[in-house]
Amino acid sequence: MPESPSWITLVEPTKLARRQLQPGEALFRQGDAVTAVYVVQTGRVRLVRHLADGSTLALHAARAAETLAEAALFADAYHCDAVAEVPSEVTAVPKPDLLTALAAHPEAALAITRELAARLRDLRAQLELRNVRSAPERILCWLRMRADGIPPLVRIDRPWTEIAAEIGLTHEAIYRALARLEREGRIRRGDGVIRLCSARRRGRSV
Amino acid sequence: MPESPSWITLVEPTKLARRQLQPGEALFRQGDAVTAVYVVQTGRVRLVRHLADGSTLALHAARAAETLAEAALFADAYHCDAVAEVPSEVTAVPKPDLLTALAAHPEAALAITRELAARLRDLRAQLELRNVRSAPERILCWLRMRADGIPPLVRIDRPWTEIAAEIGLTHEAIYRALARLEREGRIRRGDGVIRLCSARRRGRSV
DNA sequence: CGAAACGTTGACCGTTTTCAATTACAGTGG
DNA sequence: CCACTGTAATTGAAAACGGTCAACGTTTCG
Repeated sequence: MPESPSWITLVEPTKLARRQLQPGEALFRQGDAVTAVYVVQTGRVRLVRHLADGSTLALHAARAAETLAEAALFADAYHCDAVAEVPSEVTAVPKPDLLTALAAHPEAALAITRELAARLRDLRAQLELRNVRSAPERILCWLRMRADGIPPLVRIDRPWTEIAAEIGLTHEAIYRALARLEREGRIRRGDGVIRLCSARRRGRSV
Repeated sequence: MPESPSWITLVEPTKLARRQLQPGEALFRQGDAVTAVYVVQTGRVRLVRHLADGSTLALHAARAAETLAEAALFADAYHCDAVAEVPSEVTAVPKPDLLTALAAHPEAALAITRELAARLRDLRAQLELRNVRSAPERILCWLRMRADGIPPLVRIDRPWTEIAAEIGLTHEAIYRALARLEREGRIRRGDGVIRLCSARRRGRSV
């Protein structure tokens, strides 16, 4: 689903900095002055907020191709920690450079608006998906959302384990639901591809 | 949580159009040419996509103070239906006017970027919240996220029924979880206010 | 080749959903 | 002013469902 954000190109390539993170290593800490926003290239970075009572609150887990802390662009200090969960690589986009680029080029600002609006739309759909209680139904919705062609096919290009986390189910639940959907003839599983079977003609044929 | 978007002011007030919607009435249909983006003033508007096989897919339910179809700003046609679920009122922001305003005023584009980034952050937090399986824990996280002051208080200014939907639980589950949290001394309920009790000193005192 | 991650399935248990019923209340119209 | 009606708040009981734990075959990759 996530595509690498195009607006990195708004900033001179020489200004972009790559950074490697070990598991547990922090990209920035709550309270740090904002120096940049980031794009995760590989791995996974967790955003965690520390509360007054000492407890923590998970805010997000940014995966490859996702942007990180865009809202920090308009703040002086980060409002949460960013910590790598696994070995990760991120691109740092310096805040001042990005801001001047946006101010200087109206079309650049439009590009970033477009990008954010698209992400917002996708995220809302993902949230709506969580409102589907039944595991099989939720998976079916997820599949239909990204089905393409006739018959409707979905290319599965990453481990179900990962998809499970995105959908909000354990991987066991996913496998069971998939098995059931296939048993009921609602989907058909092929190597790395799922075929959706139309709701019509789905009796207990041979 | 949602605050009315400030960027409406970017467009001349005379260009803004109010529109009343009856339950079931459509604001726009999938395939319609994009004429405007919207802000929901009151009520609730559902976004639904129609798929090739005739089925539908829920994409979002925009509530008061939420924006609607911002992504359509960069498309020729709407990609889903927008239908009022309850009597609703929306403000239509004409696409061309908004686009010219954004192109003309760099600071306007920045303002909208800021707004979208903030929404994105909130939405990601909301999604992350759904990863908390336990009803009491999820509610507790939700409360901690919006707690304020010492001791931490949360003002409840809308029916739990509504909050339940946002959190992703049935209202019954919410009430039971609240009762349990209070019984365990983790929260304290007062009229329209919840007080969070610190994790420390929480034995079975009198 | 061996370790690690992925895929798959079974059984059991705990929680949440469902369905149902009851109380409290605010607003409405007679 | 008071029945009357609809929404919100609660609580109970039973059923369904997904989580968790466990075990195992398979694939991947250094």
